[in-house]
Amino acid sequence: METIRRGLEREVVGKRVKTVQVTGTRTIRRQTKKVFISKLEGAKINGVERRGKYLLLKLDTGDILVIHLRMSGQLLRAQAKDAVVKHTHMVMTFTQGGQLRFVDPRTFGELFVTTPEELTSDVTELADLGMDPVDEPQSWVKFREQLMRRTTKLKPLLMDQSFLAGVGNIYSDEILWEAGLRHDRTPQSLSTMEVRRLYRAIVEVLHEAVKHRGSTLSDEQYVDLHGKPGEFQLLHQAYAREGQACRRCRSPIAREKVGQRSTFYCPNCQI
DNA sequence: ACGCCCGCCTGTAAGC
DNA sequence: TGCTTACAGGCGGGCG
Repeated sequence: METIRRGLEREVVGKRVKTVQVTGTRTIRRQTKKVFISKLEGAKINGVERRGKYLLLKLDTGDILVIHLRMSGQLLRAQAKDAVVKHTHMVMTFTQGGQLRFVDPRTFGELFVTTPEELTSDVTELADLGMDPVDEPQSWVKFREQLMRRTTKLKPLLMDQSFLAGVGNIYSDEILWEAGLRHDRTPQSLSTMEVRRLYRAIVEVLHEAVKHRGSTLSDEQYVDLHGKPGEFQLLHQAYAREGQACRRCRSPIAREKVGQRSTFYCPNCQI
């Protein structure tokens, strides 16, 4: 999401929306298409913010265009003459020319326009978002404090947006590998050194992931604004490496279901 | 209040 | 080959 936010900053900030086309019924579901379109057409995009996995496009009308890609959503920069691919649900055309398109095969993603005042009541998740290590790394003392207040096992905790903003299934596994910790450890079982390793792993893994423009898996669902895949998957140590040698201890990486999510870890050196 | 688990969808790959 | 099944990066809501 951070890679896409940076792309939007370059590509759409400063542009004015000329027309908006919405097709399909699920992508715009909090308001009518008509209201959605009328709040966008004529507005200028003044800035792009990311909060966790949400993108917020600030409009010069004072409104905010909220975008969440969920599992399969893509935002793509396009020209009007470009072929419209299947599952394109929204096309925004700018007065300066060029388009921003929203493509989403599984239709879990959504877009809506709201106001700064209503934002957190519309998206309660945003009202209680945890620390964002990409945005501003928190102090280690505060991290330890918040960690010790939780009783959830490490993997679901890392994926809990109210604890850590922006981390999902891939990066929770990568962070735990980096920290040398098992997914089912509890915060209370960690030594001071282990807490410090976890903290460092969170900051490092996310920093590296952003530096390499995110992780694109074999299904190629995540791509940047230009349809270009990320490169962090080449540096994955655990995720999708089942059976392959751990790069730290050469043991085969294991795969397990944890809370319906595929979880990859080294059974030897993650303790 | 919390943790767990399902449902939302379509596409793809594995398995028979 | 063709059909069926499992699974996929996230979240909200209903359940116990």
